[in-house]
Amino acid sequence: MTELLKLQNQMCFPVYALAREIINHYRPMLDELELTYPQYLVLLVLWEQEKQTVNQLGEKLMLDSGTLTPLLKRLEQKGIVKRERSTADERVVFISLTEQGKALETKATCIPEQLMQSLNMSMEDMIQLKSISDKILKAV
Amino acid sequence: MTELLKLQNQMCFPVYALAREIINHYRPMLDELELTYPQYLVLLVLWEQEKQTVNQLGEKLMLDSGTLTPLLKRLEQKGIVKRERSTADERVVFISLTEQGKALETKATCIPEQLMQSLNMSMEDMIQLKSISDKILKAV
DNA sequence: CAAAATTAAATTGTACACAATATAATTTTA
DNA sequence: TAAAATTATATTGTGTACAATTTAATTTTG
Repeated sequence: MTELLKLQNQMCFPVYALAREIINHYRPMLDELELTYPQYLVLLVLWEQEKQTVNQLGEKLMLDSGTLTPLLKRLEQKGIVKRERSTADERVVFISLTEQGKALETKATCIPEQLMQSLNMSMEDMIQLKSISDKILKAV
Repeated sequence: MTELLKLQNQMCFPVYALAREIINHYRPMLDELELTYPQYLVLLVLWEQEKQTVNQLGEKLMLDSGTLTPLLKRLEQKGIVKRERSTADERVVFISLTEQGKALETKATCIPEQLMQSLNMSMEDMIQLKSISDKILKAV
């Protein structure tokens, strides 16, 4: 058996499994807002800048229109975002927050702290995980 | 705007994005074997021990039967694994490698090395990423 | 300027993930 | 030992991901 093919020697597996595990920890908190984790990410980006194109959202979240279009339509259905085509360039669709979408931010403020408690990770580990994955993400 | 709700302050996002990015780097190599990344993970586990229950696979990969059952049926369709109910306990389904499934291991031997080249990461970063995510995964 | 190339979103199709539930078999317990 | 609880897998339904293609609009180029 080739040593490099053993599960415990895989580099991607713990990253993949950890991402899913953290998302599972988010679930009870996001359930209360009736949001999925990717929907929450879209809102994080919109709370920073309330009107953006699908393309801008996609670049920040590294997601394409095949993922975002249906996700954004679901957020629109819920009355959280508005979708409107640019008049200047009709290929472009602007996504903006509704009042309801803006109001959700208040309900979400406690989530980061709640998540840290739920994960029960040390601050050092948290910082190390974030900095190494940020660094690698930037490089690849 | 609450500082903790900014995308660049999220701890999970880079992990989630990096996992997807690494899987995208695997894609061209796995395409040649006509495997998806989760299917490849199942084979890694089976190459270590060629006959296991669905439950054992699920524990090692942190996946439930809702994910594994259809995935394993697809691998069975391709002639890579065999599925058979235990006679001792008819609730249990054993998954084992076919000759074709065993033969795939040879074709996969170069993948770990190819992936590292594709990612072009330093060995230190790779080791740091793996050790911190292994550590956190164990703890949560 | 008109044809060709590019761009932005949407659509289609396949394959995960996972919650919730169902089914059937085995263990536990009263 | 029969009913209750547990266990293993399967099924159903929703929501991503992403490749490939389509559509429509804009830019570039001959």
